[in-house]
Amino acid sequence: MSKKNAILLAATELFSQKGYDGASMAELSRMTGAAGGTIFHHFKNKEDLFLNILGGIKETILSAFDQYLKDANFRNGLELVEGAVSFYLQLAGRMQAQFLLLHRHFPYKMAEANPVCRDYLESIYDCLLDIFEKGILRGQKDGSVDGVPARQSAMILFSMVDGIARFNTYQLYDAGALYSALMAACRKMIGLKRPTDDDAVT
Amino acid sequence: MSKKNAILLAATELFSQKGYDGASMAELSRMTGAAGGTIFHHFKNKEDLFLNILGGIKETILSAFDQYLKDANFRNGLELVEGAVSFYLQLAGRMQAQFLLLHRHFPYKMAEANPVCRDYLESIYDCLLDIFEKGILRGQKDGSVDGVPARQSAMILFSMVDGIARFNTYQLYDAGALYSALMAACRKMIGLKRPTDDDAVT
DNA sequence: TTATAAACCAACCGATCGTTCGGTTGGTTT
DNA sequence: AAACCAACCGAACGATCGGTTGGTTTATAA
Repeated sequence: MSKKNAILLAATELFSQKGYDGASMAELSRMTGAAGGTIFHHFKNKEDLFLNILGGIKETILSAFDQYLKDANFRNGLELVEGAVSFYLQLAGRMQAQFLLLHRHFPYKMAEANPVCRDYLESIYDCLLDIFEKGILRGQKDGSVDGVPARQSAMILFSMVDGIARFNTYQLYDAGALYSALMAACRKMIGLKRPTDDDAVT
Repeated sequence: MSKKNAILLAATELFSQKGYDGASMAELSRMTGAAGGTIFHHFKNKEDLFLNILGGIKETILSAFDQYLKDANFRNGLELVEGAVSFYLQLAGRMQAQFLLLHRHFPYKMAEANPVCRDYLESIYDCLLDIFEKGILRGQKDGSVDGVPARQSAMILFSMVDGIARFNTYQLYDAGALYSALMAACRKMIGLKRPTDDDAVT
């Protein structure tokens, strides 16, 4: 089990750094000390190896958000959305290789032909969009969020925070320096225009 | 000049569809009808071919925005920002292959080692961020934009619109259906909280 | 018409690609 | 102890990779 795990770990780094075509099985063999044949003993081919990695990423992200939402205690919908945005950035910083993988193009290209790959990606994005959307809907009930279109605003919010996470790993932005401005932007975007200053409402 | 242009055109499509490593010179030769040696007659190697393409993309985008800003007549800073966001999406729809290239990871990876590549990418992003920032600053003078941090808000705005353009080409979103919600989000994000309803000031 | 250079070509190079294969371990199960 | 097993190995496969070569066509200008 040790070698197989080492292969998965090294391959995650390799795929994220060099892309699918750029990652070679020979280099993976060198990195792990596993012989060429060993890799193909554990995974039937290169694509299967990648799908194993992507599936693991999906599990990790989904269960991380699950845990976060279960533990946290939000006073209203707006705080839930803010928390989700903040946690997404935090997770992207903690799982840099995995998020770099998700920010590359080849998984989405592969998803066009491979239903398993498509399912993994859709699971991730559906889950995240649902969290944002539910926060908005809850906020519209409790008075913390304005009457914006929920699903569409969730998409815009997500593309905003994911874009910043992406530019951060590309080293074009510094996400940390943008953090407070980003949270303020979220509040302005979906928050009520004239709340009771303290936005704690039933 | 005909063959060289055909090579550039086909290579743009190939690089954007398959990435740098996935695009093969043999396939490019097949696509264009040019012999293998002919491609290396016009471009000294694969990387040089890509840099020629990236340079062309930079020229096209920069001059398109130059023309747009020269022709348009904005009443205030907020309208300028809205116009720039709108035009960016429009351009991304018109130049799908080029934007797909910019949304892949390999150009940013290459930029780490190749100063020419880095210069091209920085030129594009600096130009766009400057446009957004100037619109915000102008809006803060004419009263159409709130007192948000200019450069940081420009970055957030840009990552938002670029993220949507990216998800659109990945076929996860439909940018057209998000358009009006996006423009509204922009206005809420940086616009004054309580303008004169019609925000024509000064 | 001839000289010159640019454009173009097919053939070829060594290296590397993903993958396969025959065979060797060391530990369980029969 | 015989049979079986998954884990592991390294050599070898055909295909394809980016790039080079030497020679032929084409266009230009004297």
